Formats: sequence, C-alpha cells, structure tokens
Amino acid sequence: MRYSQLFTKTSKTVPSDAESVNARLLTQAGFVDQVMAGVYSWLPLGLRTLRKVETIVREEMNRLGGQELLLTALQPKENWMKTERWDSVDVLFKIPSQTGKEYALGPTAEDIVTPLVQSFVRSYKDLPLAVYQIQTKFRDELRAKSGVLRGREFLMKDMYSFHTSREDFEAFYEKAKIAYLATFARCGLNAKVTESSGGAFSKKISHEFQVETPAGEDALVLCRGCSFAQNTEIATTKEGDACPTCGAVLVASKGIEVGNIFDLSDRFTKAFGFSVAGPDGEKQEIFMGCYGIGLTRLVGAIVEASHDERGIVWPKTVAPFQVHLISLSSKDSALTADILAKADALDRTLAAVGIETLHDDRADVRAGEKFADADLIGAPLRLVISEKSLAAGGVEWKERSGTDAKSVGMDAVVDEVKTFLA
RNA sequence: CGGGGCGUAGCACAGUGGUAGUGCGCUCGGUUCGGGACCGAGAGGCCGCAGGUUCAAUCCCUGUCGCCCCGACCA
Repeated sequence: MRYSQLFTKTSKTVPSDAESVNARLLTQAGFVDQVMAGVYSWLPLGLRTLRKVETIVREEMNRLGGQELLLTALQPKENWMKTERWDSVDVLFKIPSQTGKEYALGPTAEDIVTPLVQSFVRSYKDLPLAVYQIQTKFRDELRAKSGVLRGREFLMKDMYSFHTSREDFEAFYEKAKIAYLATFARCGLNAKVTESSGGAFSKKISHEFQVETPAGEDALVLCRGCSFAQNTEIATTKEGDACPTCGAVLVASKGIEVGNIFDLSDRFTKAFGFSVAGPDGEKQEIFMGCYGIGLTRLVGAIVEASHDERGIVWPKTVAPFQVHLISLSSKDSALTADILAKADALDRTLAAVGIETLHDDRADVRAGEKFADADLIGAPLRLVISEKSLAAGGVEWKERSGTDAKSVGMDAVVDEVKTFLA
C-alpha cells in the first residue's frame, strides 16, 4: 500500500489525555481514534493488526475443535432474569426500548449460548461440543481506563464448551490452556497461566493468562524459575516465599490479563434446565466451561510489552505491514523517478509473494520524518531505496528491533525478506 | 461511585475583568533534501455548555457536561 493513500496521519505531538503507553502510541500512530472514554474506533492500520490477532485466535480455536458462530449482542432481559444476572452484574448495559421493553447489551454470552445449544442438543451423543464467537462486547465500566485495556466496548473471543462428565470437561480445559498459550505466543507474548478467582462467574478458581508488564492492572505473585503464578486476589503465597512448584523465590509483579478461562459447572445449564438423556435413558448433568480472550485488549497488551521511546515494535505476526518501504527522492529528478520505479517494483514483487508492504512514497516529505513515522508505526522491517542506498549497492535494510542498518542487493532482497519473516 | 486534575485554533499549550496569543500542523511562494529543515505570506476561535455577579466575563461565582489520573469495582 502507498503511504500517500493512507488517510490517517501520524502525530508528532503526544495526545494530552492519553496517559497510558498503548493509548498514546496507538493514537499517535493512527491505529485508533478515541470516541468516548473507553470507546475506540479502529482505523486502517489498527484494524490490520486487530484482524491478524483475530486470525491467530480463530485458527487456534478451530484447532481446539471450536465451531465459530455469531450470537446477538442485543439480548433479551428474560434470559438475564433466568440466570439471575440482570440485577447482579453491575457492568451490564441495560437498554430501554421505546416500547417500554428492556434489553441487555451483551458483556458476555452464557445467557444466549446456553439456551441455543440446549435447543439442538438432546442426547449425550451430541456432546462434547465447543462453540465460539468473535464479537463486540459491552460493559458499563464505572471507570474505563488504560486506553484499549479496559474499555466499555471491546472485541472479545468467547468460547463455551459443554460436556457430559467432569473428566471430559477437565481434559478439554487443559487443552484450552495449551491452545491459549500457543495463541499468545504467536502474538509475540509470553503469557503466564495464573490462578485467580472465578469472580461472579464461578466460585471455583479460574485461570487467567497474564502478560507481565509494568502497566498491568493485576497484582501477581510469580516465579521466574517456572510457570507458577497467582493473582494476589486469591494468592496463598506472597513475595519472598519459596515457589511451591520449584522452590525458587517468588517475586511480586504486575500483569495484563489477556485471557481468562472458567469452570462454570452447572451454573448456567441448571438455570435453563439444560440436561440430556444419557446412555441409560436417564437425565444427565452437563458440565460447562467458558474461555475468553479480549482481542482489542490483546493488541494493547502487545504495545505495552513491545515498544521503545520512538514507537511501537510489532512482532512480525501481528504487524499491520511486515515491511515499511521508504523511497527518498534525490536532487536529480531522473534519479528520483528511477528510485520510485524501483520501490514500486519491489512493493509489487513483495505483494506477489504475500508480503504486506507500506510504501512511503510521499514526495514532499523529508527523510527524517519518514524514518520517524516508520519507527512510530513499528513494522518489523524497514527498507530504504534512495540515491545513497543505490550507491551502496541496492536497498538499505534495518530491523525495527535492532540498531544497525545494512545494504542488501536489489536482486537478493525479496529472498532475504522471505527468510526474515519465515 | 468516592477523591484529584484538566477543558482556549486540527494537536500541544500560554494568557488577561475591557473584542485572543505562541509552537507544531495546514494552504500558497521560495530555498532545502538521510533522523520530524528554513524564510515570507495566509487561513483557521461560541476560550466545553448553562446560569449568575458586573457598565463589561474566556477570566470571578454556581451548576452541568466531558476527558485523564488514584481508589473502589472487574464477566
């Protein structure tokens, strides 16, 4: 894509009301636009990254056996009354209709998915089953904060699984943990499975997936020697204690919760009277689990975990563009035309092999500004074609996470890029 | 929801009881051209909104709305 066609602009000045790193950088680089407190529009660059994260999550959920669907965000009050959550979930947006009727704007979907699955599943033979969706969620947070980390409207992947035995549920729950860790790893994050409270969902312990960063909202006690971690809200250990798993000294830290999985047991199936016939013809209890990943929050967490003083440093897998190609004009107009032609050709060649390139073709912008924009936007690889780079033998190559640039021959660059991104 | 801070040009900010400023950005002209250049000219404002005090309010008072931060809360 040509930069000159991109309608968003980067901003040199820092937005005064964006204190958190993710809000500041995503806003400055033109990835998101804040519409209200806790409500953001996703702009072309931001949406590209969000879609990549979404694709990774979708692939991992499909691999786990989930079937994707799309439930309603506008939900009937009766369902929330039936689960006794209409009055107890304090973040529930309640929408009055002109008819006098009331609706909920879904903060989650147990109240919709449970009766849905119930309507199709009649026998133990139809289970186990896992369904998921990627959908906008709404929560009436008293205090939205930290940019896209805690919004009132956000994109979430929510999966629900149904089982005829506790053993089967637990086996799936463990597989889900592995799928979650794989998902976050593919997004460039080292997430830790953390024991946490079940909140309003469940009296049991739930498992959070925490990304350790100073911007985190959650206080953790964790072990750097192994994978042990606990949220301090339920921790049985404290900083300085010996790790119950490996014996190393536990440390206090902060994390951003990017995922959370729950054992719901019969909390919702019971409310809707959902049971199936077992092999003996008798009614059988159903075990349910739910599994969430906040996608917009995940993008924010990646920014918090991966940036420097100049901008975002996107992992290769989720960068809006993998290559940021800069062409610099020369005093010599014929040479400038040649530079542009070579850059266009490289852009097309890269596109032909599936590599997404943002080509900063702006004619009236000086080099320094283009470099600053490249650093801010944060593509993993910056390529420059200029009078200088051609004199040095071809294309200047600089990785966002590194400091040194090198020269790569025009003929070799596509293969090198492929290798770099593989 | 409790506490604190801030609302002035697109953005960042200054300022004054007497009709509004700087920097960046934007437009035009020129000089520049590898880390956010420079010169000149120009456009751009319900000083968040409402009420009050005053001859006069962007400024003082009250209320309200909005945003940010701390806390509480967090499926």
